[in-house]
Amino acid sequence: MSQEFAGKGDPRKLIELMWGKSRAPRRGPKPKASLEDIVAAAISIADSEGIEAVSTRNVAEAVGISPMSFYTHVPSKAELHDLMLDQVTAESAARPDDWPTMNWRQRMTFIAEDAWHFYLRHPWIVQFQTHRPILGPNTMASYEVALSALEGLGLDEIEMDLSVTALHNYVLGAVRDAARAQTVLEATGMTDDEWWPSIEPFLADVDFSPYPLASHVGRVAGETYGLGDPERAFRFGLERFLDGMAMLIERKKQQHVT
Amino acid sequence: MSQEFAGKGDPRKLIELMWGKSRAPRRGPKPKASLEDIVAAAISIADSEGIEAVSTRNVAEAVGISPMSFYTHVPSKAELHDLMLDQVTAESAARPDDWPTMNWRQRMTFIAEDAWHFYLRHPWIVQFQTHRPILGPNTMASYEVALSALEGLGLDEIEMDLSVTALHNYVLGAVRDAARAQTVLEATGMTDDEWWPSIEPFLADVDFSPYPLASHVGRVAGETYGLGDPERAFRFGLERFLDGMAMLIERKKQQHVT
DNA sequence: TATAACTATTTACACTGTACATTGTTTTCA
DNA sequence: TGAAAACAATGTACAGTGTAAATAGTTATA
Repeated sequence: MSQEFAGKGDPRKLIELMWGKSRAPRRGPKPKASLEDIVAAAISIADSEGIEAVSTRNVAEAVGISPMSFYTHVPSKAELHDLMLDQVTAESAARPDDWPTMNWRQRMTFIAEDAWHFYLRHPWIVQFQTHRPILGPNTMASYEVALSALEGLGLDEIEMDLSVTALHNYVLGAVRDAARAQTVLEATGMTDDEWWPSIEPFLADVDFSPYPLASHVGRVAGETYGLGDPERAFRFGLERFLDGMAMLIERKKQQHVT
Repeated sequence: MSQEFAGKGDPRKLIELMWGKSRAPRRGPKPKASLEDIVAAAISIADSEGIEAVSTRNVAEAVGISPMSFYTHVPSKAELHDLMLDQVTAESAARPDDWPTMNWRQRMTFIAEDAWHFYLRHPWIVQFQTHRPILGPNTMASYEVALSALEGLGLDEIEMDLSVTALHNYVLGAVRDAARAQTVLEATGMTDDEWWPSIEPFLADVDFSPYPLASHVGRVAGETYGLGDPERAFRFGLERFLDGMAMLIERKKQQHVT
């Protein structure tokens, strides 16, 4: 079922693996597979078959080693997860070409949308827990890009960190339902809306009078976008958040003037 | 690792279970355990030992039936998860006493904080995926409460639905890191900040020059709240979102006047 | 050349979800 | 009253999981 963050893997070992220290061994046979191979194979399996298919045996087989040889390269499965996360984050570690011409709102919108699509490309990320903050090079680079969206606006360091974190948290929460719907669609070939009519009759004789607002709003929303439109909800909340950010930035600018 | 949303369990069966139809069987022996017992036992195990301890065997043992008897009551483990989710949501299905005296911002703040604490009480919720939207009675009641925070402000049904969804999504994303830190603390007795010094030396000779902003901001933030302060980040983002909501509500009011 | 250092493998164990076949219990109807 | 239907509970079994432990094989260094 789920995630082990137990006190097992030495966090220092993970740091070493992520930053590529502890390499170039002097003796012993040539490794049949590299760490990069293993992490890449795990990501590939997760993308195509889902995170539950990422077993130590499957990963080992994918890179052509025996099941237990996996542990020669990675301390445990928990560390594999962290390595997968940092590795895949490389996709969000670069600024787009027109970055210099964008204002802060365009930049934050870009970052949010980029993260949105990133999570939909790798929906398994949404569903696993790490044991410690990931301090890998790609995670760092991605944080750098996000911070640079807010440079020179008069925000202090704390406000910049909190803004970037809050934006990222929001996307993570909002993408969850989209990722779920997408994964289920891929697995079953059935969208949420296709499934709805088959259970509607069962709800027909439920008494909804205790939920007057919910049934009214739910009905109108249902006529507009069926069981839900995760992307629309995402964009709506993003605009509210950015409006709030604009207020903060404006306030800080006025403080700076006086 | 994670969740099965496969096309297995008949969704109609789940609806029946959640709304308490399909009860009062005419014949056969008295069940040794009720559905309520089973779901309650599963929630209790998840709360105290984590979601990974919620195995069909453990749940069966907790209610005093043999492993396979579990399947007499619940079609599969996926349905158990959905039932757990709706059941536990009963905690957020009531308005506080002073609700009538609160304005919309106080109400939304209450809902966000209530959800925040709810997730920290049941951190396992954050880490599992459902296969379909949960349409249970308690989920419905909780949605009703959230909507009633925005009644009579001039928002249309769609805006109300999107606002409630966005707020909920935000809390879900923001609580993730707090839940992780809490779970790791319980499992290992070590906070994120206690762990940090032990790996700091390993990062000492990493070249951080590619991340100038990140290392500067990270250093100031680190001096202020160590490796991170999830609750502070949550409150910061919440205020920004609510500021944005205030702008929307104000705009709608002015539209209504003209 | 011997040894240390390293990779890879085999075997094993306790655990998971659940398919399938069977037994036991209670109610209903002929 | 007895047979049948409906349901609950169980035992056995299988393919999968993470990983501990012991062992064998390979290479660079002393």
